[in-house]
Amino acid sequence: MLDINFIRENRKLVEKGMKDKGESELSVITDVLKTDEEWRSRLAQMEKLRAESNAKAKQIGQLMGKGEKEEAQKLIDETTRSKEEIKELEKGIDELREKRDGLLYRIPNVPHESVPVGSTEEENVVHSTWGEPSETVWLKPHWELAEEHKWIDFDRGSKVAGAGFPFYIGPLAQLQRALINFFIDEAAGQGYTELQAPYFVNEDSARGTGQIPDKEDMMYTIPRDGFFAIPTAEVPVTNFHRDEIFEESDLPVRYVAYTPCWRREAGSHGKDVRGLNRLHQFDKVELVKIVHPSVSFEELESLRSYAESLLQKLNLPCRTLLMCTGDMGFTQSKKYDLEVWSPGQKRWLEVSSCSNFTAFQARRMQLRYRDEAGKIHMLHTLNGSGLALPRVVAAILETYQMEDGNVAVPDVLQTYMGREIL
RNA sequence: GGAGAGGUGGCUGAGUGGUCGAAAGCGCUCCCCUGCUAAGGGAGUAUCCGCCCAACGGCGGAUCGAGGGUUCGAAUCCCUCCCUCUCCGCCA
Repeated sequence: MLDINFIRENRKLVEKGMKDKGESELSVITDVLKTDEEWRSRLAQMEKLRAESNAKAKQIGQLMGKGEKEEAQKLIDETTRSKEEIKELEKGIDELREKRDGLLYRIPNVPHESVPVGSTEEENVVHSTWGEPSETVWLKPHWELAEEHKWIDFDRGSKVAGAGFPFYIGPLAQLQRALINFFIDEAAGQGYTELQAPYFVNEDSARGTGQIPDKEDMMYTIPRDGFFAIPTAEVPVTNFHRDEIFEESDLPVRYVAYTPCWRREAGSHGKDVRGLNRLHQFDKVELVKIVHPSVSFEELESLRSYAESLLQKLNLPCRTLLMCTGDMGFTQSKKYDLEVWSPGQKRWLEVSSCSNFTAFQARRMQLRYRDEAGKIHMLHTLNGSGLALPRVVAAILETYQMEDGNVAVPDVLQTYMGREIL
């Protein structure tokens, strides 16, 4: 969420941000400011009454201590009267604050000035391209290869769980495990601390990273126990430090975590979601950074280039898009998408998304740091996939397939796999 | 799952209805004194919100796991929930 004082002082900027992100209900800004104003004035009123009543309670205590019961009784009679008044005010104030916060949750993060303004994915900007996307005609899509070799079993997955929950078999299961290890080892080499995180989170955590109230339909829930199945490791890992105050010298903090991810993906069907293109459960190695606000955009660039280096080491042609305002999420200030070339499908597949959330998540989570003067400020959070497995697997199968029907193992994975051919 | 104990500031830990946001110790910061196995003294040291201030800071409100209740007044009494620890049971 944004800071109410920031909105007060930067109303124009917030309005422009909403417009650029394609949010139409700009009246929410007027509403939130008005509600806040009212809350403020009633709060002042109530606090004044409280201060008076506290002072009297103190006096009563002193009088009782001295045994002056009659004097005390006089004051007790006075306080009893203002009690109801305070209670009434309090109730109204709580409601106003809840209303204001509810409105605040509906205002998206402000896009960074370097983000191109646009409303559709057509307006995303290609930031860079690496390698030669192959147009070779005979290359098969990964689902055909997987079927021929019996590497993935979608049907049994459907029987056991449902559509979008495949089994990976033999060499392909091994390939995934190799990729996970490769990704984590690479990140650890870059100074990221490895974290194993819970796969279910509670409501506070889902709110902390912005899945609630914005995107709750994306998550599987376990209502009986109040859990949400994580749609990404971003949720548990970013919430790891929720409600904490860092010393400036402890920054930055970087984590890498492998987890499965569950997404309901309601309404996704058709050929774009064939094979491994879109699943309800998939594996992902996630990177999370908690940084000083002054360096968060530099940290985004290093996060992006690190994620790119993974695809390059796997020798997979890829490109990076800078997302335009309209194609960016509610919570991001700036976002890059990494896409890998799928030569069997002749299309780009998103395998990573690297974002700077500035203080948007930190404010929800009360994730802060203390500066040298002892003042407390919000931190900035970032995250990026490094990387999401299924589409990388798809790209590997398609890119490394040979004319005899076999698939080669990428060089960097050969030590993990112990062989050169799948 | 059963029984018991407990959750207080960065940490340890006192506090069972009143002048307590909270003793004491540790840690940390600053200052003073001293100057060779070192130590001593003093001051400060939670967070959130509102208002005032250029700023340092000041005033007020809230917070002793969370929420509700009793009371003029709650860390302290009552209720509900969460969490931790110990023992038993069960179990990968």
